[in-house]
Amino acid sequence: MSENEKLTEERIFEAAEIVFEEEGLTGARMQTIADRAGINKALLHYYFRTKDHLFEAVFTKLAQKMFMKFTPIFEKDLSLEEKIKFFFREHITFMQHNPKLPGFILNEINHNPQRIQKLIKNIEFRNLWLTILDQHKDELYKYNITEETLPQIMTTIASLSVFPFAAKGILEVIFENLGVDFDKYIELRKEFAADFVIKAITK
Amino acid sequence: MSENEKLTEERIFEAAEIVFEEEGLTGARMQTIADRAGINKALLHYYFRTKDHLFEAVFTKLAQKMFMKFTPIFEKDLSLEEKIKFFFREHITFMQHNPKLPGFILNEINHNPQRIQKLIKNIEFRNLWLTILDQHKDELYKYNITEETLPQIMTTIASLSVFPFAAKGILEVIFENLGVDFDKYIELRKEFAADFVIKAITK
DNA sequence: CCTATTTTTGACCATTCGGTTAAACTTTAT
DNA sequence: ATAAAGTTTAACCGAATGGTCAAAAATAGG
Repeated sequence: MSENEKLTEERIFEAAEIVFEEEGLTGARMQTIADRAGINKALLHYYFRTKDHLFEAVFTKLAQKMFMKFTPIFEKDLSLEEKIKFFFREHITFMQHNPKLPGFILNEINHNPQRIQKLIKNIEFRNLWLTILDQHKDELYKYNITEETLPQIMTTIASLSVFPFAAKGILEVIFENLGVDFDKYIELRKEFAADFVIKAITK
Repeated sequence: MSENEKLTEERIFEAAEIVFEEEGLTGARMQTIADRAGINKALLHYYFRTKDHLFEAVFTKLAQKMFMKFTPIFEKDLSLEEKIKFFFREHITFMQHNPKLPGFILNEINHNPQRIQKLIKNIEFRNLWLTILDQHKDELYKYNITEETLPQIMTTIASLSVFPFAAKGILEVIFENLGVDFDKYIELRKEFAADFVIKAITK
């Protein structure tokens, strides 16, 4: 039954997403995934031949979820400031629902950079780059942003939204010491980060 | 011979640092560490009883190297702006020599937050916190920084310096696409990040 | 030089882990 | 109803892995 098959494959995939995200490629166990999906371990290998196949599938989906979803924001027809505000709001909200995703992706790429190579080429950062340079020519000039500082600003924007989640484990411990609530901090960050960047780039 | 013993234990430890930093706790193999140290695997267990013992020792040392070394900067007798400039210069230079350290630490803490708990309590972030609040009372007022936004600013500073290294794997691939050189980008970042922060917090 | 102690090794062990196989069970089509 | 095809399982396999052990080699002390 194709309905049932879809269900089983989907159950496996969802279980794999959770386990890989939590334990990483090397830490994850096929048995754990099978248990979580409520099936026999052999069935894992029936649907996804090897651990690497399964991981590849999961990783590709999660990475696309992370990258593909948010690069289009910068291609919209908005002012630079509006894009920045929009990005932080959407991106941080997304990570509130997927808090372990950033750490997982960063870690796996660091451990195996060539795996992502094709995937990232697909995302066409070059186009995004050119779009920004073209679409905001006058704004960039107004903000005194050169082609040399643009990478700095782009990575800065990424930093501000991703880092709190990539460092969630530490921050929660430190914050506890200071009486700061992580969730409130994150909620506040959506606006703070946008204002911070805009303030910094405004002459 | 205590001289020789020191040498062997040190060789093991250094090998372990490299392997753990590169492969993570779950990815690292005792055999790999033994090979790298040029000794028998049994000798590993003679000096450090279990993999967890060895990892604990390595992790504690590396984490202290990362945290302990730079929190004192904020206790020095400098203006806030000077501290910010000083921090970025020192911290980024340190990570240029230990580029894999940030990713390693973030990842291991996320995978096992309670391991770091005691370690982080030792660093006394609370003191650092109070020192800043006290020492820069007038400057904070001048910059319009409240007790609510201070966590945002502190984590922002950490973000800007740590993230490029935690995300090194991705950035190198993206940069290659754009004709940007990672090392030059990092060198530039020392000043850029400091200026960026100062610009953002200045009224 | 001889003995006691410490360091180092090779061989080995138990368990875990990714993966396979053959058979049972289900579904589909005729 | 029945055969063919697809799905699921229990049992099993070989390699890898963390860890142990007893004996050998090196070192230190008298």
